[in-house]
Amino acid sequence: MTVFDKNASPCCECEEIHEDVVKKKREAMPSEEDIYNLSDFFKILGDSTRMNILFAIDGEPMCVCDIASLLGMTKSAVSHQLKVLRQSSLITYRKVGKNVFYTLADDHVRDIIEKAYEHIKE
Amino acid sequence: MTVFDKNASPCCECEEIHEDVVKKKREAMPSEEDIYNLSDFFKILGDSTRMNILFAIDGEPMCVCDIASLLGMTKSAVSHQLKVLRQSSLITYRKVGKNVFYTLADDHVRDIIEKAYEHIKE
DNA sequence: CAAACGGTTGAACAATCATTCAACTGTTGT
DNA sequence: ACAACAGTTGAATGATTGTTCAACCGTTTG
Repeated sequence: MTVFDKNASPCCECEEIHEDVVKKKREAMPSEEDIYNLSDFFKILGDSTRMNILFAIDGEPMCVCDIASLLGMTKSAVSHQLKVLRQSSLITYRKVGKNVFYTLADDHVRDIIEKAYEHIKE
Repeated sequence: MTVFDKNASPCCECEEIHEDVVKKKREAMPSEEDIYNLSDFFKILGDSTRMNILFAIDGEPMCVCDIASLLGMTKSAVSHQLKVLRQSSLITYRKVGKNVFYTLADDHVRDIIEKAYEHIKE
Protein backbone atom coordinates (compact mmCIF):
# COMPACT_ATOMS: atom_id res chain seq x y z
CA MET A 1 0.00 0.00 0.00
CA THR A 2 2.96 2.29 0.53
CA VAL A 3 6.18 3.01 -1.28
CA PHE A 4 9.40 1.53 0.02
CA ASP A 5 11.88 1.73 -2.79
CA LYS A 6 11.56 4.44 -5.40
CA ASN A 7 14.81 3.35 -7.02
CA ALA A 8 13.38 -0.01 -8.01
CA SER A 9 11.50 1.57 -10.90
CA PRO A 10 13.15 4.88 -11.73
CA CYS A 11 10.96 5.76 -14.70
CA CYS A 12 7.67 5.31 -12.88
CA GLU A 13 6.18 8.24 -11.04
CA CYS A 14 3.48 6.27 -9.28
CA GLU A 15 3.22 4.37 -6.03
CA GLU A 16 3.47 0.63 -6.18
CA ILE A 17 0.10 -0.67 -5.15
CA HIS A 18 0.57 -4.42 -5.19
CA GLU A 19 4.22 -5.23 -4.77
CA ASP A 20 3.69 -8.96 -4.51
CA VAL A 21 1.80 -9.05 -7.81
CA VAL A 22 4.41 -6.96 -9.58
CA LYS A 23 7.22 -9.14 -8.27
CA LYS A 24 5.50 -12.35 -9.32
CA LYS A 25 4.70 -10.98 -12.76
CA ARG A 26 8.23 -9.73 -13.26
CA GLU A 27 9.59 -13.21 -12.72
CA ALA A 28 7.07 -14.70 -15.13
CA MET A 29 7.88 -12.26 -17.93
CA PRO A 30 9.85 -13.42 -21.00
CA SER A 31 13.24 -11.81 -21.57
CA GLU A 32 13.39 -8.33 -23.04
CA GLU A 33 15.06 -9.75 -26.12
CA ASP A 34 12.32 -12.31 -26.69
CA ILE A 35 9.62 -9.68 -26.42
CA TYR A 36 11.52 -7.42 -28.77
CA ASN A 37 11.93 -10.17 -31.36
CA LEU A 38 8.32 -11.21 -31.00
CA SER A 39 6.89 -7.73 -31.52
CA ASP A 40 9.36 -7.23 -34.33
CA PHE A 41 8.02 -10.34 -36.02
CA PHE A 42 4.46 -9.04 -35.80
CA LYS A 43 5.57 -5.65 -37.02
CA ILE A 44 6.61 -7.25 -40.31
CA LEU A 45 3.10 -8.68 -40.74
CA GLY A 46 1.55 -5.37 -39.69
CA ASP A 47 1.54 -3.76 -43.12
CA SER A 48 -1.10 -4.28 -45.78
CA THR A 49 1.38 -4.22 -48.65
CA ARG A 50 3.50 -6.96 -47.11
CA MET A 51 0.37 -8.93 -46.23
CA ASN A 52 -0.78 -8.64 -49.84
CA ILE A 53 2.59 -9.88 -51.03
CA LEU A 54 2.51 -12.86 -48.68
CA PHE A 55 -0.91 -13.92 -49.94
CA ALA A 56 0.21 -13.38 -53.52
CA ILE A 57 3.30 -15.57 -53.34
CA ASP A 58 1.55 -18.28 -51.33
CA GLY A 59 1.48 -21.49 -53.31
CA GLU A 60 2.86 -20.69 -56.74
CA PRO A 61 5.96 -18.44 -56.72
CA MET A 62 5.75 -15.04 -58.39
CA CYS A 63 8.28 -12.67 -59.93
CA VAL A 64 8.55 -9.05 -58.83
CA CYS A 65 7.01 -7.72 -62.01
CA ASP A 66 3.90 -9.86 -61.62
CA ILE A 67 3.50 -8.96 -57.97
CA ALA A 68 3.72 -5.29 -58.86
CA SER A 69 1.14 -5.76 -61.61
CA LEU A 70 -1.19 -7.70 -59.32
CA LEU A 71 -1.06 -5.12 -56.55
CA GLY A 72 -0.96 -2.07 -58.81
CA MET A 73 2.34 -0.89 -57.38
CA THR A 74 5.74 0.05 -58.72
CA LYS A 75 8.46 -2.58 -58.87
CA SER A 76 10.53 -0.42 -56.57
CA ALA A 77 7.96 -0.29 -53.80
CA VAL A 78 7.42 -4.04 -54.04
CA SER A 79 11.14 -4.74 -54.07
CA HIS A 80 11.65 -2.68 -50.93
CA GLN A 81 9.05 -4.69 -49.06
CA LEU A 82 10.39 -7.95 -50.45
CA LYS A 83 13.72 -6.99 -48.95
CA VAL A 84 12.10 -6.55 -45.54
CA LEU A 85 10.39 -9.91 -45.83
CA ARG A 86 13.64 -11.51 -47.00
CA GLN A 87 15.61 -10.11 -44.09
CA SER A 88 13.05 -11.59 -41.71
CA SER A 89 13.37 -14.98 -43.41
CA LEU A 90 9.65 -15.04 -44.18
CA ILE A 91 10.23 -15.61 -47.88
CA THR A 92 12.72 -17.26 -50.22
CA TYR A 93 13.67 -16.52 -53.76
CA ARG A 94 14.95 -18.30 -56.86
CA LYS A 95 16.64 -16.57 -59.76
CA VAL A 96 15.66 -17.63 -63.27
CA GLY A 97 17.30 -15.56 -65.97
CA LYS A 98 16.25 -11.95 -65.53
CA ASN A 99 13.45 -12.88 -63.18
CA VAL A 100 13.44 -13.49 -59.43
CA PHE A 101 10.67 -15.70 -58.13
CA TYR A 102 9.56 -15.31 -54.54
CA THR A 103 7.59 -17.66 -52.34
CA LEU A 104 6.86 -18.31 -48.66
CA ALA A 105 9.78 -19.68 -46.66
CA ASP A 106 7.84 -22.22 -44.59
CA ASP A 107 4.41 -23.25 -43.30
CA HIS A 108 4.93 -21.70 -39.88
CA VAL A 109 4.05 -18.22 -41.04
CA ARG A 110 1.09 -19.44 -43.05
CA ASP A 111 -0.34 -21.08 -39.92
CA ILE A 112 -0.02 -17.93 -37.87
CA ILE A 113 -1.64 -15.78 -40.53
CA GLU A 114 -4.43 -18.31 -40.95
CA LYS A 115 -5.12 -18.35 -37.21
CA ALA A 116 -5.26 -14.58 -37.12
CA TYR A 117 -7.49 -14.59 -40.20
CA GLU A 118 -9.96 -16.83 -38.40
CA HIS A 119 -9.80 -14.54 -35.38
CA ILE A 120 -10.80 -11.37 -37.22
CA LYS A 121 -13.53 -13.27 -39.10
CA GLU A 122 -16.07 -13.38 -36.30
CA MET B 1 5.62 -11.77 -73.06
CA THR B 2 4.23 -8.54 -74.47
CA VAL B 3 1.98 -5.78 -73.21
CA PHE B 4 -1.65 -5.74 -74.30
CA ASP B 5 -3.43 -3.51 -71.85
CA LYS B 6 -1.54 -0.84 -69.99
CA ASN B 7 -4.79 0.39 -68.42
CA ALA B 8 -5.31 -2.84 -66.56
CA SER B 9 -2.78 -1.82 -63.92
CA PRO B 10 -2.40 1.97 -64.03
CA CYS B 11 0.08 2.22 -61.16
CA CYS B 12 2.48 -0.36 -62.51
CA GLU B 13 5.12 0.75 -64.96
CA CYS B 14 6.18 -2.77 -65.93
CA GLU B 15 5.16 -5.27 -68.55
CA GLU B 16 3.01 -8.13 -67.42
CA ILE B 17 5.13 -11.23 -67.84
CA HIS B 18 2.78 -14.02 -66.84
CA GLU B 19 -0.77 -12.84 -67.34
CA ASP B 20 -2.32 -16.20 -66.56
CA VAL B 21 -0.54 -16.41 -63.22
CA VAL B 22 -1.53 -12.88 -62.24
CA LYS B 23 -5.15 -13.52 -63.16
CA LYS B 24 -5.30 -16.74 -61.18
CA LYS B 25 -3.65 -15.14 -58.17
CA ARG B 26 -5.96 -12.15 -58.31
CA GLU B 27 -9.00 -14.40 -58.03
CA ALA B 28 -7.46 -16.30 -55.11
CA MET B 29 -6.65 -13.16 -53.11
CA PRO B 30 -8.70 -12.28 -50.01
CA SER B 31 -10.69 -9.05 -50.13
CA GLU B 32 -8.91 -5.75 -49.63
CA GLU B 33 -10.84 -5.21 -46.41
CA ASP B 34 -9.81 -8.58 -44.99
CA ILE B 35 -6.16 -7.93 -45.73
CA TYR B 36 -6.41 -4.48 -44.22
CA ASN B 37 -8.01 -5.80 -41.03
CA LEU B 38 -5.52 -8.63 -40.83
CA SER B 39 -2.45 -6.43 -41.14
CA ASP B 40 -4.06 -3.97 -38.75
CA PHE B 41 -4.42 -6.74 -36.20
CA PHE B 42 -0.75 -7.64 -36.49
CA LYS B 43 0.20 -3.98 -36.30
CA ILE B 44 -1.27 -3.85 -32.80
CA LEU B 45 0.98 -6.74 -31.75
CA GLY B 46 3.94 -5.16 -33.50
CA ASP B 47 5.06 -2.95 -30.64
CA SER B 48 7.24 -4.06 -27.76
CA THR B 49 5.40 -1.95 -25.18
CA ARG B 50 2.05 -3.46 -26.08
CA MET B 51 3.59 -6.94 -26.18
CA ASN B 52 5.01 -6.36 -22.69
CA ILE B 53 1.59 -5.29 -21.47
CA LEU B 54 -0.08 -8.36 -22.95
CA PHE B 55 2.36 -10.68 -21.21
CA ALA B 56 1.98 -8.74 -17.98
CA ILE B 57 -1.80 -8.94 -17.81
CA ASP B 58 -1.89 -12.57 -18.91
CA GLY B 59 -3.38 -14.69 -16.15
CA GLU B 60 -3.84 -12.43 -13.17
CA PRO B 61 -5.29 -8.98 -14.00
CA MET B 62 -3.19 -5.92 -13.27
CA CYS B 63 -3.98 -2.28 -12.60
CA VAL B 64 -2.40 0.52 -14.62
CA CYS B 65 -0.15 1.62 -11.81
CA ASP B 66 1.34 -1.84 -11.38
CA ILE B 67 1.86 -2.27 -15.11
CA ALA B 68 3.67 1.06 -15.23
CA SER B 69 5.82 0.03 -12.29
CA LEU B 70 6.59 -3.36 -13.80
CA LEU B 71 7.62 -1.92 -17.15
CA GLY B 72 9.31 1.20 -15.80
CA MET B 73 7.03 3.52 -17.73
CA THR B 74 4.74 6.42 -16.92
CA LYS B 75 1.07 5.73 -16.26
CA SER B 76 0.26 7.99 -19.20
CA ALA B 77 2.28 6.03 -21.72
CA VAL B 78 0.81 2.78 -20.48
CA SER B 79 -2.73 4.16 -20.53
CA HIS B 80 -2.33 5.28 -24.13
CA GLN B 81 -1.32 1.80 -25.22
CA LEU B 82 -4.06 0.21 -23.11
CA LYS B 83 -6.49 2.33 -25.05
CA VAL B 84 -5.16 0.98 -28.34
CA LEU B 85 -5.44 -2.58 -27.05
CA ARG B 86 -8.94 -1.87 -25.73
CA GLN B 87 -10.12 -0.47 -29.06
CA SER B 88 -8.90 -3.62 -30.78
CA SER B 89 -10.81 -5.75 -28.28
CA LEU B 90 -7.64 -7.55 -27.25
CA ILE B 91 -8.12 -6.75 -23.57
CA THR B 92 -10.92 -6.18 -21.07
CA TYR B 93 -11.05 -4.16 -17.88
CA ARG B 94 -12.84 -4.14 -14.54
CA LYS B 95 -13.11 -1.10 -12.32
CA VAL B 96 -12.54 -1.58 -8.60
CA GLY B 97 -12.61 1.67 -6.65
CA LYS B 98 -9.89 3.93 -7.96
CA ASN B 99 -8.20 1.11 -9.78
CA VAL B 100 -8.81 -0.36 -13.23
CA PHE B 101 -7.73 -3.95 -13.71
CA TYR B 102 -6.88 -5.14 -17.19
CA THR B 103 -6.61 -8.65 -18.54
CA LEU B 104 -6.60 -10.51 -21.87
CA ALA B 105 -9.96 -10.60 -23.63
CA ASP B 106 -9.82 -14.21 -24.81
CA ASP B 107 -7.57 -17.19 -25.52
CA HIS B 108 -7.47 -16.55 -29.25
CA VAL B 109 -4.81 -13.90 -28.98
CA ARG B 110 -2.76 -15.90 -26.50
CA ASP B 111 -2.67 -18.80 -28.97
CA ILE B 112 -1.45 -16.63 -31.80
CA ILE B 113 1.26 -15.03 -29.69
CA GLU B 114 2.34 -18.44 -28.40
CA LYS B 115 2.60 -19.82 -31.93
CA ALA B 116 4.70 -16.85 -32.99
CA TYR B 117 6.82 -17.22 -29.86
CA GLU B 118 7.62 -20.81 -30.81
CA HIS B 119 8.43 -19.66 -34.31
CA ILE B 120 11.09 -17.14 -33.31
CA LYS B 121 12.55 -19.62 -30.81
CA GLU B 122 14.42 -21.81 -33.28
C1' DC C 1 28.56 -4.38 -78.18
C1' DA C 2 24.52 -1.92 -77.26
C1' DA C 3 19.70 -1.60 -76.18
C1' DA C 4 16.00 -3.34 -73.35
C1' DC C 5 14.13 -5.12 -69.41
C1' DG C 6 13.79 -7.22 -64.50
C1' DG C 7 15.20 -6.10 -60.27
C1' DT C 8 17.73 -3.62 -56.51
C1' DT C 9 19.19 0.31 -53.88
C1' DG C 10 19.92 4.87 -51.43
C1' DA C 11 18.25 9.40 -50.52
C1' DA C 12 14.32 12.35 -49.91
C1' DC C 13 9.70 13.11 -48.60
C1' DA C 14 5.29 12.34 -46.29
C1' DA C 15 2.68 10.00 -43.14
C1' DT C 16 2.18 7.32 -39.07
C1' DC C 17 2.88 6.55 -34.36
C1' DA C 18 4.85 6.14 -29.41
C1' DT C 19 6.10 8.97 -25.67
C1' DT C 20 6.01 13.20 -22.95
C1' DC C 21 3.75 16.89 -20.70
C1' DA C 22 0.02 19.16 -18.61
C1' DA C 23 -4.55 19.35 -17.51
C1' DC C 24 -8.41 16.91 -16.31
C1' DT C 25 -12.09 13.26 -14.17
C1' DG C 26 -13.53 10.32 -10.60
C1' DT C 27 -12.99 7.92 -6.33
C1' DT C 28 -11.22 7.41 -1.52
C1' DG C 29 -10.11 8.92 3.05
C1' DT C 30 -9.61 12.51 6.50
C1' DA D 1 -15.37 19.74 1.60
C1' DC D 2 -10.72 19.07 0.62
C1' DA D 3 -6.49 16.68 -0.34
C1' DA D 4 -4.45 12.71 -2.48
C1' DC D 5 -4.14 9.36 -5.82
C1' DA D 6 -5.51 6.16 -10.03
C1' DG D 7 -6.39 6.77 -14.48
C1' DT D 8 -7.57 9.20 -18.91
C1' DT D 9 -6.92 12.44 -22.54
C1' DG D 10 -5.39 15.93 -26.15
C1' DA D 11 -1.68 18.42 -28.13
C1' DA D 12 3.13 18.56 -29.20
C1' DT D 13 7.41 16.37 -30.25
C1' DG D 14 10.65 13.06 -32.04
C1' DA D 15 11.39 8.77 -34.15
C1' DT D 16 10.05 5.24 -37.35
C1' DT D 17 8.63 3.86 -41.76
C1' DG D 18 6.37 3.24 -46.53
C1' DT D 19 6.56 5.20 -51.10
C1' DT D 20 8.64 7.84 -54.76
C1' DC D 21 12.34 9.04 -57.69
C1' DA D 22 16.55 8.39 -59.95
C1' DA D 23 20.47 5.85 -60.70
C1' DC D 24 22.36 1.56 -60.88
C1' DC D 25 23.52 -3.80 -61.72
C1' DG D 26 22.85 -8.17 -64.26
C1' DT D 27 20.90 -10.84 -67.85
C1' DT D 28 19.03 -11.41 -72.34
C1' DT D 29 18.41 -10.32 -77.17
C1' DG D 30 19.15 -8.08 -81.64
